[in-house]
Amino acid sequence: MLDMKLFRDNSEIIRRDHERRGISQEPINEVIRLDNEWKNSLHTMEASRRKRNIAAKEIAEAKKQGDQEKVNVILSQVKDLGLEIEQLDARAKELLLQRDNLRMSIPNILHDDVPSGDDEQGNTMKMLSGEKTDFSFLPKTHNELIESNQWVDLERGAKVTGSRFFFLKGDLARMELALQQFSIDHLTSRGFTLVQPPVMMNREAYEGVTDLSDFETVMYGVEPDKLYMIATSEHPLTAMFKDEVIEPSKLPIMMVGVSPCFRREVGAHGLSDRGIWRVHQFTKVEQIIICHPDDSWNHHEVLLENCRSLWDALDIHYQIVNICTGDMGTVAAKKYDLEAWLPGANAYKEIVSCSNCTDYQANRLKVRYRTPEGNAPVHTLNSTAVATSRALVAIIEQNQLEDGRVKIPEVLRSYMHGQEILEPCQW
RNA sequence: GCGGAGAUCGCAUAGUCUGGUAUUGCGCCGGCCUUGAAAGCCGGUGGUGUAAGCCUCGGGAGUUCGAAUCUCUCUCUCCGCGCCA
Repeated sequence: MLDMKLFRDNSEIIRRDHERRGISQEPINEVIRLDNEWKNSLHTMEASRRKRNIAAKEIAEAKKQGDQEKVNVILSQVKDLGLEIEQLDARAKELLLQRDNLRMSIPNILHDDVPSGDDEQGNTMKMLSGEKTDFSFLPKTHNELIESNQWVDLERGAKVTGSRFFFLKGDLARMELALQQFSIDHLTSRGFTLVQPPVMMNREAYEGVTDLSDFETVMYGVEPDKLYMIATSEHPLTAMFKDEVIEPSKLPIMMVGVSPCFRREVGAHGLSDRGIWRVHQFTKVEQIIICHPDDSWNHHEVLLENCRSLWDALDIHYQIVNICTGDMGTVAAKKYDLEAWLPGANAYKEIVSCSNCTDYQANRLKVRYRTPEGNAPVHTLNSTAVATSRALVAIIEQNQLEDGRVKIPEVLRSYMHGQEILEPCQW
């Protein structure tokens, strides 16, 4: 959510941003209109409250002096004031609610470096790392590999839970844990603190970190407790500091979160989503930084560098893309994706997303830091380190052998007792 | 799940019985003093608003001219009991 001051004093900044995104400016006008109306109605109400406060003081004074007659006179004057305030207050609250519901739908201000474009076609390539493996055979897709090795059981997942849920088995399940452990070690050695968050959140905290429409399309709800399964550990780890004022000396807060992630994936279908590329539950190791606004663009590059070194260590060929205006969501001001080369699919596909959300989440959550001039919102950043299901896809496609088995990346071998090859599961 | 005690400004604390508009300490900021720092002393230090003002004692509702204070309700924390990986 954008700061209301931006609408009042510098609305041209928001307008210019909407122009770049190619979206209607009408909601901006409406927010400003509702704000003015709210301020007016607030003033009227405050005037009435002031009357009441003055009367209350006069009554207290008169009682102290034992002047019961004066008390009665004042009482008769303010008889209807209570009802009046109540009505004015209700009106003001309604206007404020309308204003902020609309304000929440207005996206963050994009960074100047964000390229223009209508959709993912407009994303620009920032860098390339590694090379495509030169296979002496026709590389298989990941779903062929997980099936022939019996590493993933989607059918029984569907039986027990539903489609796109799965059992992960044998050596691939062991490598999944190795991947988690390796990426956590990689980040804790760079100053990040490991945090395991709750995997369910209440509605109020969740509204602080996500787009409202996500409640319909992304998150699972848990009835009757009115909780939501987290779609990523970014959500609890950012909401963790809701309503808090953080001492500047405590910044930056750098966390590596690990948790299962749950996504409804409403509307996602198609051949390219077969296998475990797009599933309802996966584990993710995530980087989170909460920092001073002056530092966030540096930290954004640090997050990307951490991903690059991690995926370089795994010896995966990938490209980094700078996400364009049309492909950007509501909360990020700038976003990089890391796309791994999938030889089976013959395409680069997203395995990491690295965003600077600037003060957009902090405003809604009221996460601030102390300054001599008052409290100001912090900046929040997040980046995938490893989303295990997609990481497994990239690794097994790039490291597959002609016999269908898979070479284990060297950095993971020490986490698997020196094992070098993923063997098929026997059932 | 049952019983009891609690939640007050960044932190800690007084006020709650008996309704009259939030106390004090720490931390932080500024000033004095100092070669500099510390200590000491003085002032400031919740939100919003240009301001007057309005709001703020876990959330919501109620009683009242007026609620941190009384009533109801919800949430959370602590203690004891029960159950339990």
